[in-house]
Amino acid sequence: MTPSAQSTQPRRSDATRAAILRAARERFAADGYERATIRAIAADAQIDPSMVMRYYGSKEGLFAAAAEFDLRLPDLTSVPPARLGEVLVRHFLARWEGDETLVALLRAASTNPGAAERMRGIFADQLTAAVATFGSDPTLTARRAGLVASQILGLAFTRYIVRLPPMVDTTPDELVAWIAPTLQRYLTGTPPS
Amino acid sequence: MTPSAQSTQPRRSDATRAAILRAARERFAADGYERATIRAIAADAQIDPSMVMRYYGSKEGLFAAAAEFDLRLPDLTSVPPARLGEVLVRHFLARWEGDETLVALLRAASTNPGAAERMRGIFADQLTAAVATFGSDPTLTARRAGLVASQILGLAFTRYIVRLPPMVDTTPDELVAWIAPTLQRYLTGTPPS
DNA sequence: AACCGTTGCCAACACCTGTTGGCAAACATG
DNA sequence: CATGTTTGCCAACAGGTGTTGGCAACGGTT
Repeated sequence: MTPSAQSTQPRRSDATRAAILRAARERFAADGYERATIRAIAADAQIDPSMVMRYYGSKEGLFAAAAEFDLRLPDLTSVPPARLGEVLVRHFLARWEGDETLVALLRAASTNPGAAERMRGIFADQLTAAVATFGSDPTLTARRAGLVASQILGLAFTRYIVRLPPMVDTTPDELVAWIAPTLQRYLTGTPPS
Repeated sequence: MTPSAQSTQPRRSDATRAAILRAARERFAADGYERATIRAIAADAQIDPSMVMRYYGSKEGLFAAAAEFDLRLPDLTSVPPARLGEVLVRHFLARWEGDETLVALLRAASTNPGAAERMRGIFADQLTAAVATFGSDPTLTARRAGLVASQILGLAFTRYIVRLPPMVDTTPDELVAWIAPTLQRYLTGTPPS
């Protein structure tokens, strides 16, 4: 190991690591877990397949590194309660349009148990935590978060994966206008009897 | 070919064909398109893998036969307009709980272009047609159908694929109570400005 | 200079994939 | 009985998969 600083010293291979990660995200997003081969990812990164193994241990390890995802949810307590739905839809759409990590995770979660587990963790932890900032009943909170996840993931699934024409052609603003009231009710609506 | 009736004569291999189809649906639903191997399907059906090829031509042909799916949507004109959402959610939940074909299609659509195309067709044709029975503007009709599909597929995705705990634990009746108003608004609500 | 850890590539392993052709038994028909 | 078709299995092919070990070139340190 380098004698001076241990962690702050940038390694020469960091560029390679980053190139692999970028290619991996692209391939996982485009093809899903099983069809995205290590050889193809390595070719995209212009590197030997064995390097992927050395730096990430295995295909699962590579995916784990490539599919790290933070929803980056804003602090919901500083949002006017009546606009929660609108803020959330807009945030998610913006968060996804420029980052293919979520698409990769979504595609992989359909067939790869580990990816599904990770997706469960993301929405159970991050989204439930954000929803829990208001409301006290944990069961109801979890249910609200689940319902929000169902509409949000359904939006992503139909727009980015299946590419249903009406969901692809509609502008983000129009989608927000339609879907915001749904999330608003899931978040703050009174539970049905 | 048999000299007598051409199509009505039941062939001796029909049982085998059906066994293959049943095993294929199970495997495709459980593992997705790429991880469901012909060898595994044949083993489940207790026959030789080559038989699958003879009867269905290829893996894609087998999937095409196994993933034939009819939403069986009821005639929406005979439903009280105010209860459209409730009827639809209840119908979809009931339609899926006992038939794994939709789950197979859902899993496969994430990674297989052909499956995605089929899913597009199902929701574009069957659902849009049902929605089109009321309302005349074709663009608006398509958009309403797309929005309904996004919530419906999001429900299926979170409940049957990712298995988000709150979406799995909630009873169908409670899900209907929460989600019906959403579909109701997507179907009959006035479009946002 | 000599030394040693790092970075990279090549070749290969063991395994699994969809798919094919041939051959034997079962069956139906003349 | 003889004939042709159907049903089934076995063995194999050609290609792709994740993964591994060894070996050459580079880089900084002493």
